[in-house]
Amino acid sequence: MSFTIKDVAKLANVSIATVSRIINNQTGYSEKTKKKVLEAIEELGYEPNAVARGLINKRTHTIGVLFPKLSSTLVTDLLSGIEKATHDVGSSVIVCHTESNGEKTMKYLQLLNEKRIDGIIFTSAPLLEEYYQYIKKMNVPMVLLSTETYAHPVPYVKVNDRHAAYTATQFLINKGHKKIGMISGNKDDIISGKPRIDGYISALQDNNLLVDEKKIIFNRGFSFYDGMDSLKILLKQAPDITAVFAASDELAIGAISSAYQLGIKVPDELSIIGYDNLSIAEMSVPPLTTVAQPLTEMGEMAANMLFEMLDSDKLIESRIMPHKIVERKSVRDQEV
Amino acid sequence: MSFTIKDVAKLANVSIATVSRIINNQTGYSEKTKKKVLEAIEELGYEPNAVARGLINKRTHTIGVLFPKLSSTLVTDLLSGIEKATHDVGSSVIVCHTESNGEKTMKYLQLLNEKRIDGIIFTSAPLLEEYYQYIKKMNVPMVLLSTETYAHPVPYVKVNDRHAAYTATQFLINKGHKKIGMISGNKDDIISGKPRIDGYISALQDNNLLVDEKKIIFNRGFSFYDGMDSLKILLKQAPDITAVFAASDELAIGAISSAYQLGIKVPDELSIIGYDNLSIAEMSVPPLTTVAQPLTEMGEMAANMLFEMLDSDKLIESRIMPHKIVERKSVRDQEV
DNA sequence: TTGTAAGCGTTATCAG
DNA sequence: CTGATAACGCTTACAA
Repeated sequence: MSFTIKDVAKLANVSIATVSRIINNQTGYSEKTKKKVLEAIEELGYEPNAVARGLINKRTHTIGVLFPKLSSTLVTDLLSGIEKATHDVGSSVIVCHTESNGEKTMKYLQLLNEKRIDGIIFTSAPLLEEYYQYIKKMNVPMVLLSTETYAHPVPYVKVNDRHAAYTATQFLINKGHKKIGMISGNKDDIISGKPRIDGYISALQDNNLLVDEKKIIFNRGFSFYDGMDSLKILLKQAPDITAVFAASDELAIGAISSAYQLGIKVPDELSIIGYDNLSIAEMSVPPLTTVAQPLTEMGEMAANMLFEMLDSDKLIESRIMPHKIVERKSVRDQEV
Repeated sequence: MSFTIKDVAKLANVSIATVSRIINNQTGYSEKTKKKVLEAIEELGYEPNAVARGLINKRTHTIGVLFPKLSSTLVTDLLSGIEKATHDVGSSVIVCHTESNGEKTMKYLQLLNEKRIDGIIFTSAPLLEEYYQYIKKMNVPMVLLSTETYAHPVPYVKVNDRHAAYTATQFLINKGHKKIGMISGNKDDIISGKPRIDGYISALQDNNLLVDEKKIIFNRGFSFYDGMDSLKILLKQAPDITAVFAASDELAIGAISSAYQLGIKVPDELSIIGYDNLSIAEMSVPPLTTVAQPLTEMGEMAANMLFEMLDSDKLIESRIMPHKIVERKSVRDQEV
């Protein structure tokens, strides 16, 4: 039912080549024919077929974004930034939910390849060798978002997790806390697990505070439930702590919930600092003090980098985004 | 760098027609040539070009999903369901963030039209006449998700808002509450504003309880901040209430935050019930009792309906999804 | 069972 | 300034 460039050409009494020139803002036609053609386009309500264009131009103006999860506002914030930057340049984004599943991821990659998308943003998960090799073969640019790889020269945008964790811990120390526990993610997660633990430990050491294995809880993930369980265990192992650094906001809010159940007042009896600054951080009771990642900006940045690579295909530098403490009500001064 | 069907044909020493038949599982070739071709495909790592296929088949295996916001877990839950169902049939989803902006929406619709997507899911916002007309012209199926329209025969999937609100209010009444306030969304929002207010009022009336304008707060939206402000005003206007029904979880959690600031204990001094059952509901302190919408299932349902329409192009019925109360800790019995 | 060739809706390279 | 015409990578009659 859609009209084609042929219909326009016929109605305007010109060749399709001329119509093509006009809709692509090229040169080589008179004002008069331009007007004639534009009127024909208007009259028919013609809109060019991006599929046909994609076939010949080898550019689909579509990018693929891979997410391990589609469930927290971390994703929405990231996605929101990507979507904005992408739409601003007239492209669109296809979302792919991999569930951290290798097979699903490969299937998605194949789908994206068949669709001949222009580029890939790979978020929040380790870039396995298999993925890298496949994407390399696809021959499209890719940028890593909220993750990075040491094995290959792929540009990324993320905060420095180790540094951010250090900042969070130091913040607690500055408030007078000396016995500080940590609820961490997976210590085998080399991207966002280990570095945050390292940051915590470094801060302790730099302040001559004892590092105590009992004060660190290792989890599988970064979820609310992990946080709930963790606080209970932590309190059993190290009842004397006055503050805890949680490696994600969900973990932190889980801990707050646990504290509430246990009758422990936050921050009066226990201070808690989170990591991420999701929207839930300001909704919690008490509002969560946390180290903020500029998630939306990171998404925008990643998309913009991708488009830059697309246009110039020169190498591009990675970006370490700034983090900062957002102080709310879940941490209080600790008298010495 | 990608190989084409021609390369495969040449390597296998057959015509491209034969290759096409084989990769499309048609009939009309010997086992021997099939084997030969499959080997060639394997050797080259050939993957069909979906763009070229789309051009000729008039099917892009891509759908567009329009969201007014990309910021809450309501969206992620919906999206997650859509994504799953879509990927299960080998299609992909393009996300469009309209910001409830008419101009942006129209631009998106145009983009989707140029991309020749197969269908549209329109979520959580009123389907303006202008949108409807445009989509009608696009001549692709559409389904409404978490919204509906009275002006046109467009299938939708949503819960019955009025009924769900009634259920929530009745739940409060069953717990012994008689003075029940409501924090509502926009009363001019005919989809999810007005019906929830009506449901609340009906429940009151059916139980011979007084309906008092002062006990209802009208907001612009459904946000956390609206909820914070609302509770303060509500308490000023009607200090004797023992329970409140909030028209969204964010509203409810905003109210809980306000109560906390005001030194009012939830649920001991004030019971609060929400609406949506987002993931934040279980993370709040106290955990929020709320009426649940099966968001992920709704997303899946909408996508499946779309594909059904695509395959059969017969008319399809709308679905009223079931709601239910999820009882947690924010509502308590009220002694008479 | 197989191959040839005509499209699908564009863009781009030629001539004129 | 304008118009044929050959791609782009595929599917599908129609022949062989």
